Amino acid sequence: MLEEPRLAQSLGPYIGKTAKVMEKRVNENFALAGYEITLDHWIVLVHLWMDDGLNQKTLCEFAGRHKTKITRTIDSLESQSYVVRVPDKDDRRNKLIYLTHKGKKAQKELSAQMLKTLDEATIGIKEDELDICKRVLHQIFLNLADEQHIQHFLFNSYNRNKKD
Amino acid sequence: MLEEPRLAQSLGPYIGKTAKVMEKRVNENFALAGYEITLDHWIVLVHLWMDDGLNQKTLCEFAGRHKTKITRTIDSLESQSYVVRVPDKDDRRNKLIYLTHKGKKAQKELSAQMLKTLDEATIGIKEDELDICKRVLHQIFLNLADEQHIQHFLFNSYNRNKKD
DNA sequence: CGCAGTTAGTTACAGTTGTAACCATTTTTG
DNA sequence: CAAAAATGGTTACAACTGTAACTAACTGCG
Repeated sequence: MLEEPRLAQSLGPYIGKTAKVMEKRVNENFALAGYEITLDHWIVLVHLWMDDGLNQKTLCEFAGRHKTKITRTIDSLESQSYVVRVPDKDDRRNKLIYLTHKGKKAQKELSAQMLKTLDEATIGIKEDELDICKRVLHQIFLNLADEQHIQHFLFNSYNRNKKD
Repeated sequence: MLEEPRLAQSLGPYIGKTAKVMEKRVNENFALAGYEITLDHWIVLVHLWMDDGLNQKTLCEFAGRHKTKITRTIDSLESQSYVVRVPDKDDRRNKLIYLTHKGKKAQKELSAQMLKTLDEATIGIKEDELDICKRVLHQIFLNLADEQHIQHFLFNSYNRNKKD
């Protein structure tokens, strides 16, 4: 009997709800700024802005999303002319994703919108508490994601941007 | 240029990924224990274990889920005989949700499975850091959810179980 | 070389979700 | 007290998602 109130307020229910309102607000802010861009689109774009010409597999790992979802996200980005798929000459299974001019140009405004959303989300939260929260979420992800899925992510994504 | 690595590791992308693996593991553990119960089912049940006979509206607020989703979740719980819908005599629009014997009996095992999942998720995370993380997530939820949606939640749900 | 096993990416399909329209009941208010 | 507005809940529909099956290309071992 006694443990249910604790469980009801535990991470299980909490993360999901919060993730959802967060995603919703991100998408709203992009839409208000005149973009047909969602959080999923943005996650792909942000990695390309840092490192153009990644293949879809790598984007899957960085984004922590399933390959079918990345396929569809890139379909959408490509149809909106933010990126193009270029078959890799060295391994023709790979499709390398390159930003178009439009894709590069959108960086400034979309990043600004993401920052704005993060500001809205973190009103009244101390910097160091936010850092702890992110570290905890990352650790949970590592604890629960299956090994295979993690490897690449661990060594490439997180270390690469450790300073955050 | 400089801010993208920070943004890529910000809460936006993080919460969603972590919420997903968390939900997946919860569902797996329920399934392994022989239950056709998902996180969404459990969230409804946990509030009923604390306070039987809530109506769907209240469950929506506590669960932070849309009313159509609650309708379907309760459809499923009812078809599995964990709960029954009882029209409210005082206001016949309301349907009060009551646990069946089966629903009450499942509490012990399902709570144990949820605890197990939380343990798996939080390996290597200090208690106080976890508390900070939960508080941050809760604050973000409050910052972003629309007023109306929050009111009830604020006064009933969170305060009710503040000690967590 | 050649065939078995992998791998990157796509497609098909079934299940889930969210929005909006809806019904029934209650509340408001003119 | 009747009509209009609001509320709890359901349903219909279109969009999205994940799983599995698929294609095309590469790798490795005989």
